[in-house]
Amino acid sequence: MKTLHPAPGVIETHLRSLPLFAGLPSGDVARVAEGALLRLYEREEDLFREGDEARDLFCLVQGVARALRTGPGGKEKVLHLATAPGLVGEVPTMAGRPFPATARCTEECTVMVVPRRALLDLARRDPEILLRVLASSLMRLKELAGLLAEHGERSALVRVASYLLGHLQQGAVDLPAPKKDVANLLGLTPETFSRALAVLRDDGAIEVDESTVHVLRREEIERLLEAGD
Amino acid sequence: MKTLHPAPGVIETHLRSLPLFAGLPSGDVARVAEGALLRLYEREEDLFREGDEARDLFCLVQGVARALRTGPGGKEKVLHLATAPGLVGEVPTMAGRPFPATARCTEECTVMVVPRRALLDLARRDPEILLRVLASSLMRLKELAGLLAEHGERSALVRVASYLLGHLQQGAVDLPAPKKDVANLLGLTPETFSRALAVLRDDGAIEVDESTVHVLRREEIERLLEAGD
DNA sequence: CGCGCCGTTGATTCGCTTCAAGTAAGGTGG
DNA sequence: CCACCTTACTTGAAGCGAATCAACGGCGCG
Repeated sequence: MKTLHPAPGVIETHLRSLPLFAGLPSGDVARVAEGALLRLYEREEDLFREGDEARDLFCLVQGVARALRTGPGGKEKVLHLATAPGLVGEVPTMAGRPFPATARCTEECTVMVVPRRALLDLARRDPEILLRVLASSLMRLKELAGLLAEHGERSALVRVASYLLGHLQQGAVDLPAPKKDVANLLGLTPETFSRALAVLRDDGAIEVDESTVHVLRREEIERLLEAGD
Repeated sequence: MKTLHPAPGVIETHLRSLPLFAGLPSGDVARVAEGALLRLYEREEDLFREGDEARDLFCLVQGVARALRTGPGGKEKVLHLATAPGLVGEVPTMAGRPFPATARCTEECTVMVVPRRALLDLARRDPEILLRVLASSLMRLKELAGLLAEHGERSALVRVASYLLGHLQQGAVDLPAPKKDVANLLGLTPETFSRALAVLRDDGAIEVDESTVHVLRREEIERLLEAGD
């Protein structure tokens, strides 16, 4: 982990690009920016660990990180894939509670670190911020609920198909992390994930190129979802 | 669903028993109580459904409800078992978003219904309330994350053992809902759950009496958790 | 180059689901 | 009060699907 010293104004620019701080008076943003740092994290380095006290808000400026829980056997379960630009751990930071999961960089990440204190000051002036954090917490809840519901009652193939349709943009899906991590997020082993993609590929429904999945025949995939429930 | 008309003061008493409203000025509680109703819901009746707009806060005064998601196949996945006294759907209500899941009564339930408007008024006067809701949201996140992590990498027997130890009180666990719902919460079929309990029973580790599980040999169960990871 | 990680594919195993009976308790209506 | 239904739970038998074990090719990197 390395601390960067960007030109003045860079931090403010990054802050403004986040929905959480959008539409705030410039004075407020400046005050938050004062205490903020810019850091560079290496691959597989942790932003924080499950159980750590939440002292800072982490804003992912560049790179990808995953939220995970580690079982006693050392195996990790991916709960979320966070991509830039976005926040990581904003809920526990605001609530002043320990992090419920570990955040680990999947690749080299540029991260803005905002001290909790600055956030609390901001919230005192404008409680609206709390509502926004609450809303993002709700989104996360919904996401986890969706994962949980899918894990039980859907086959591997259907889960993969569902993921692809849910992340489809302009005819393709860009996997935000190595396939093994996406597989883990879906509750699958890398082998099973690979096989599922192979089936779709052999059906002519998709085409896989590195971390990009081109969807050739969307109907094919949709048909799977209807049938497989 | 039937609306009750309790003696004045009853609603305030129920409100005060909730951590969310504890320590509030009596004037504030009275104001919240003004708009609140007391309702009786039947078995299997819904408090709200996934996707509904959150207009009210539901306070479970008596009974048990479950939060669930329904897959297109009609199968339901239990995400949470809520017991009285407690809140249901407080996060989406505060955030003003649609409910991410359905809340369905497992048995007859007495529920206090507080209009969202009253909560927002309260929050404007005392933003601390928002932090409390945020904290409860975080607990729910942690809970779901825990479920999700266990579903993949632990066997049925270990999951049941883990649940028992986690809910142990005075040497016994009182299952808050029919076994089939507890099974579903753990991501198991009723059959598998029943079998797991049977194994523990035959090992002499537990004794099952209706909805109460007496833990006779705690070490036995702990040993399972260490070995089974 | 040689080592390690990622991804793919194949063969095997095993735990859970599914299907099928059967018991028991509770509620309803004749 | 009893016949009948529904629902919850338990146990047995069978089949399947994903995990596991294993081998291999590709690629980045020291």
